[in-house]
Amino acid sequence: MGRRSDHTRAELRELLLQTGHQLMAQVGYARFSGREVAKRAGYSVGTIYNVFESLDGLLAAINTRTFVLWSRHLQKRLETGGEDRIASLVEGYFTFALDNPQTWSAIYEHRVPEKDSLSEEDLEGRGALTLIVEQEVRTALPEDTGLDVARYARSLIATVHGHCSYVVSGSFALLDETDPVGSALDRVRESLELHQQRR
Amino acid sequence: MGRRSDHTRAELRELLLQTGHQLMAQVGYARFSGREVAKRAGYSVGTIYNVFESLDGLLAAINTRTFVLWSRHLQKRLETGGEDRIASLVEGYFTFALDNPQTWSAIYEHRVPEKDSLSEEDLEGRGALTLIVEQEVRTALPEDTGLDVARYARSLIATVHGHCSYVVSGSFALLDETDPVGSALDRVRESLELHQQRR
DNA sequence: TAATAAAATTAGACAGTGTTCAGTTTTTTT
DNA sequence: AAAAAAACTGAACACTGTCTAATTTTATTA
Repeated sequence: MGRRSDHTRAELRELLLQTGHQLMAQVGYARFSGREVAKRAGYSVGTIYNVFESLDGLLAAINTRTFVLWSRHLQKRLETGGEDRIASLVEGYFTFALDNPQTWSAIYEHRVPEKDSLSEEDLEGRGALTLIVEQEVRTALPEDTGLDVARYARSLIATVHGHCSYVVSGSFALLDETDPVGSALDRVRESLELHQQRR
Repeated sequence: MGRRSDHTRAELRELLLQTGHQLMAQVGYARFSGREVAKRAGYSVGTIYNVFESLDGLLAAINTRTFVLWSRHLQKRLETGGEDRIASLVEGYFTFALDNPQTWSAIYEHRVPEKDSLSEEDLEGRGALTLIVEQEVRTALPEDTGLDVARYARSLIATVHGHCSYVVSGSFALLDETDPVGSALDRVRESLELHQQRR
């Protein structure tokens, strides 16, 4: 078979991305296969290399999609959650990871070969989550704080991330942790309270 | 070739483990290959399956070895470091990860299939690090603290781990973080100070 | 000590994988 | 209508993990 016109370039990209994301959710990063994605999409392997530059490109796009879904999840939690918006964020961080362990883990299992190989689109999609947190942290702090809020927000994200990754990977559960979300929230609160008082 | 007697069972196990750990340090988890380990050790692939039950078994043993080296590194930092033993731990956590990015990352990239598939030996080697931290945290706190120190120590480990994993994976550097060790230490200190005052 | 059982080791088969590329078909441009 | 460009396939290549039959050596038994 030669050239086809079943889908436009954009449609084909979306088809492969959607199929790939679905496969990732089903089998996880370790058993993910580009050939399988192509087969399910009804195309040949080479098409992936045509649409995305490499398999890493497809993987990066899949993970960016996960990031976007994650950001939306946080936004929704903020909207429907209670007054404690910081708690909404921390809980939202965990619930998304626990509800989507395969796609969430894939974000951190896929090591991008070169640092600057992420497209501008990928970077933007991934940065959204940080921005959401930064906004809420800024609101939670006094206006005249001398803190680099962006940097501080990232540190709080890292704090929560550490707790979350232990849970999803199972090494925290191995030690019978009962309430990792609570622990993470405790650490975040302790820090925030200190910085709310200092002025 | 049939049965050989070049090495005892223990020697062979050590040989494969050493060779495997070396390969992991060189090429990282993604390009690690059991066949390559066997070749370098001068044995055939099947031998791995004979000595270790599966490739996962070898990988688990390799990662346990990394854990042990990591614990020793922390111990040394505690002995040669200054008075601030908490700072020694945090810095030691980072320096080991940054000096051994491949083997350190492999710990978290290798997902063990079944939760309870780690041998007793593996579990013990991996638990040492937690115990070291727990001991120091206990010393840093007042004696009559109502805290579950073991659990609290794990939470602080998770806090540092979050910062560290972002740095090693590169997603933190992507955002131009200048001093992740400092940030991690700040979060730990904030929490500890609070729990030192409360009584 | 001789015969038998058990253990260790290898080579090869199997079904996968990512990546590349010549060849074919369709669309676009000239 | 002819030429150029783009899209798509299928097969080849060199790998991978896992398993098994066959072979050789060691250990056990008679």
